[in-house]
Amino acid sequence: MYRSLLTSRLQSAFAAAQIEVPAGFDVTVVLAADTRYGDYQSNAAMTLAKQLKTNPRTLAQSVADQLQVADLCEKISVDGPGFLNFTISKDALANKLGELLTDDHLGVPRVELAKTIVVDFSAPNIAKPMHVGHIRSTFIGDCLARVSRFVGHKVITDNHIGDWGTQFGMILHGWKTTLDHDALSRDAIHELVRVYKSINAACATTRKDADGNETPLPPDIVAKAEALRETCKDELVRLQQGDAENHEIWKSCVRLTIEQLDKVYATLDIAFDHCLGESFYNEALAPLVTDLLKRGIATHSDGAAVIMSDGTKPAEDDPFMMRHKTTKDWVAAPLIVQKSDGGFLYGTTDIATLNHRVSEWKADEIWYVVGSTQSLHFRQLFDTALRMGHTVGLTHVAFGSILGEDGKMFKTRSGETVGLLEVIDEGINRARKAVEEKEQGLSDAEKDEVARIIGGGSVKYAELSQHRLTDYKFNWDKMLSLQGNTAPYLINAYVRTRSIFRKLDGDWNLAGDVAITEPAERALVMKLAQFAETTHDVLPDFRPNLLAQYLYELATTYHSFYEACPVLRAEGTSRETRLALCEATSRVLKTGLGLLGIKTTERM
RNA sequence: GCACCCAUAGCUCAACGGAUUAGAGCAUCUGACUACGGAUCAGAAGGUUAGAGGUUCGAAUCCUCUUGGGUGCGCCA
Repeated sequence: MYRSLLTSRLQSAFAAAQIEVPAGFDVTVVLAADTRYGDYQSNAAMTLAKQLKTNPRTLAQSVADQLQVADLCEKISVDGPGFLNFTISKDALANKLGELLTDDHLGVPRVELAKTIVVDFSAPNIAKPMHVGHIRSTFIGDCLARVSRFVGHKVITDNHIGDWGTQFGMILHGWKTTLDHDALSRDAIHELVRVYKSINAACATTRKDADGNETPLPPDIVAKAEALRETCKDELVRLQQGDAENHEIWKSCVRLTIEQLDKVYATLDIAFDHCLGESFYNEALAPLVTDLLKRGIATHSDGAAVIMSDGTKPAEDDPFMMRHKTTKDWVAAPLIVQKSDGGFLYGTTDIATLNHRVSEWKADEIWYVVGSTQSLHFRQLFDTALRMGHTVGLTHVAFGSILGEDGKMFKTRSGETVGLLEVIDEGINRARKAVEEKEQGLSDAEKDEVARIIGGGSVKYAELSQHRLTDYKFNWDKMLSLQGNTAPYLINAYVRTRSIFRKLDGDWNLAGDVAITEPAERALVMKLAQFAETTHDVLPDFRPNLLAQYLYELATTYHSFYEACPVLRAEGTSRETRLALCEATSRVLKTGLGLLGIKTTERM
């Protein structure tokens, strides 16, 4: 990978020029911002000159004089205030092209220190609608897992399903009173959601109007609702105490939901190594709280067991402290691990889960791909882990909310949210229509397969091409668009590469002579060469959109090359070179899209 | 009230402290249809990067303040 090669050469040149680089100062080479000056650039001389109080141009020149890059660059220059610019040579580019054709890993280096990384993502709740918000966690988490695995980490994916908790009081009662068994066998998730929603609505004591203002309902309805709540609570208590009937119902709910989820994940080409839901940790919760209390990490407060500030951090940085609303005094913001009625909460489960991942899986890192609304919870969880003596690296890979057309949050309670399944289905339907219009002589089964790839890919790409932290408004047309910067555009580039080889008569020598001459050819190799760098750029800040953007640029570069440089009509070395470029593009696109979790098709 | 996140073209989004023009897509307008697959390409137009200060040779990016929005803040997950 040019960037790291040039960086190490530059570091050597600094040493050879006897320029002392202060500790903590990074001499790096990056992709050129403006290709008129070169392919790569370094700003090290300018930044360092500031620290050393010397002339940046002179400094840059003395380093340039020591640079040993004849095998990579045809030109290095010092420009402007002290930029070092590198232009990759045609021979080096030809070598790179050869590497892309022979190396299964496409020149992407493996990490030096492979870690065991647990990626926690998706995490749907039983009987609660899997709304569009789950798209973000599912796709971002899956992509990060794929990229980490590709660069050599040991990755363990775990779907921490919400299969335990207070919602089961309502579900159990609903199962016994309003369940439609036919509907359940047709679409279990949908029916369980319906049951949950109807009971939940009947439990309401207030009504929300369009502005979000709550008004109390009439007393007779409130009385009924409160009685119903008691009933549901009783059902929950009986479940937690091991009542045989309720336990059976619960098991059915979990089984039916997971069976259906498996199909969804299969459609989306997403797989988990583990699916340990909250219920898996039930037995561990009571001993955990006892232990936390014994060690003084948790304390009793108002009848509950809570974790509070240990006073080791300044109040502003302490996740267990906040300002009081009116008095402005610093007051405790505890993490509750046991309710005053003895019940446990998701914070308790999360600690138990963390323990399990460290002790059983030997996790070096755990990544939680969860919405940014949970950021305080994770700060508290991570701080607790630290106090417990864990050294595992913990990251909350947060993402923004998906908003309604009105710019406000989708609310699960108030009902009509767009379901994840609907989005996927609609995406596949739209893709199917587009496939029909093309008439490429595909069979119905092939059209279905292509529609799944294009439709599913479009939804994934719409999500992954965005910065994870920004909120965005949900929009059917945008999510499912087939034009512009979308999955079909990228897949079409791939289809064009394959089409070339279908038309190719006779054998093609993979190791034939290549020579880069045309600007469009050069631009394409340069872009291909950057795959390695981009892949490694994804992980430090958990940014799949960098890879998505790269692949879009690669597709654009390929389409331009395709228009400018005839492949099959070319002759001799030119033809060999262009075929090699097509094959290399094909490989990088397929692999890169694969890292985003998007499949490719040879025809569409 | 306090904390965290956000504000870039009409709309939806990019941009690694760098180079007289801050990039894409959509929408709008011009071209390329004997096309190695047009789900394509070439081009035009569109911006005081919310506002004001500061650090720097250099700021959309870092710091401070202001404004506007989002989220969270004791027994839901």
